[in-house]
Amino acid sequence: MSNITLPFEQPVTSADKTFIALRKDIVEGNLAAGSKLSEAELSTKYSVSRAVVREAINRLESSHLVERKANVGARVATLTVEGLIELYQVRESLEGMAARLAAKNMTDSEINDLKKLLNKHFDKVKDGQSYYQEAGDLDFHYRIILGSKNNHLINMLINGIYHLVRMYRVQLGMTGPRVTTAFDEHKHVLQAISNRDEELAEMLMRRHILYSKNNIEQKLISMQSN
Amino acid sequence: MSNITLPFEQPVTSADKTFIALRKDIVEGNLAAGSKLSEAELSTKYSVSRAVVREAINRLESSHLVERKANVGARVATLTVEGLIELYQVRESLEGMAARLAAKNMTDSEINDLKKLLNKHFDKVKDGQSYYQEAGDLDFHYRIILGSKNNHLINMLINGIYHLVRMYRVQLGMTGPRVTTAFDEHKHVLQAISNRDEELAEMLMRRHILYSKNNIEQKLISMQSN
DNA sequence: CGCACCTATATTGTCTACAATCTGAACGGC
DNA sequence: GCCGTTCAGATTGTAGACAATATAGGTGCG
Repeated sequence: MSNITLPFEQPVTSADKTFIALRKDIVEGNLAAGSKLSEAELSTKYSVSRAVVREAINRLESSHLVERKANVGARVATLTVEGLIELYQVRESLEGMAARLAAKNMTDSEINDLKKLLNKHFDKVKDGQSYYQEAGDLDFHYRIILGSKNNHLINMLINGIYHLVRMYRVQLGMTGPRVTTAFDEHKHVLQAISNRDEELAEMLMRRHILYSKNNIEQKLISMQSN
Repeated sequence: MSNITLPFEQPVTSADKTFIALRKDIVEGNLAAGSKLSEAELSTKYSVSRAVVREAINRLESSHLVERKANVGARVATLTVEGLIELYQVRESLEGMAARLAAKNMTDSEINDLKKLLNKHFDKVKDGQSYYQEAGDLDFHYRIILGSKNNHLINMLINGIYHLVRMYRVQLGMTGPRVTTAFDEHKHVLQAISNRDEELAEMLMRRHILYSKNNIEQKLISMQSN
């Protein structure tokens, strides 16, 4: 799980590999949220020069995974309730648009493939495998994003916030009882896409993400009261 | 005009300054759309080392202003009809959300300031100064984006696509007859925000951007038929 | 005792040199 | 004559040294 190497991103340079390795370590928490990233330290750890590390860190900043201050250094992004809420608001708007465009632009065969994927998910949900919430949910959203056929949108979601979403999910452990209801919501979104109902597809996707946000928010609040 | 140095971005390092200088040259067309960016060439032109130029180019890539291929180099983004449409679809979704959040989060005094700004714009529109469409429109949208108080959203818009929008507008010369109707749309959006009607604010902003997109699209199509 | 200043150290920013890769043109085989 | 190969030039990628800046600790003054 969570070793998603995106289909079309093939590392070619040393900086690419370092970027992906660092990203993985950050998303999975091996590099703790909020901790400082020392260029010298990382360059020995990954056996590359500081120049390469610097380039990798710059890209991580573009992915919103680290924050950088001039002449001071870079820190891994911190995970906060406010940050999560802000992130999901952006998701709601962007992925809502993605669903709208997917309803317009996905081919019939792509839609059919996605239906098959959902059926496979259904089998696993039925068996009570919570695996779904991680890879399955991401996979579903991922396909709709690509289905939008809007390169700007795809780029902003995949390179921009997707991995930060994963970071929150991996480290705050978002699994659990929302699985079956989320599955139903996926089904309805896909139905709207299949009917080429752009407005409904957008609305259902936005609600789906909004519910997800509310669910997470609840969980965090109950955690804080411990 | 179009020399917008954003309020809170103060260049401190040499790479900052080079980034901003390059961005300006790209947005204003001094570096032609689609042209190749030679690191060596730019490093002599701006009197900095290649390392600094490389960092600046990386940031430009994050701003969607240049595209880079490994071991080949970077080119200035090309301006196409499809690209413009995709860009405005993203704008519609993000700025729509910004308007929604602004209706929720802007303070009364911020809203009043914005009303005053619109009145100043009105005076200029009345006098037939097309200046409005450039700086004025950007200023209005800019304030609403900040009014959302959502840092992710602000960052994605300001650092992400704002300058690419400007590039299309500067180089394709988007001024003209839409001025007064656009002004009315601004007024209505602000009214909804003032009424704290989140849903209406989002809807009106989305329509405003959609109209703008349609207007531009028409213009481009009529240009192509020449 | 507290505060400001100064200095030593560590870290980031920048530069230059070197290595790896791509591009294009000349050459030779088919 | 056409296509594949090879080699030279140019460009990008990487490395390591040097410069500039921030941080922390100590010292002296009020």
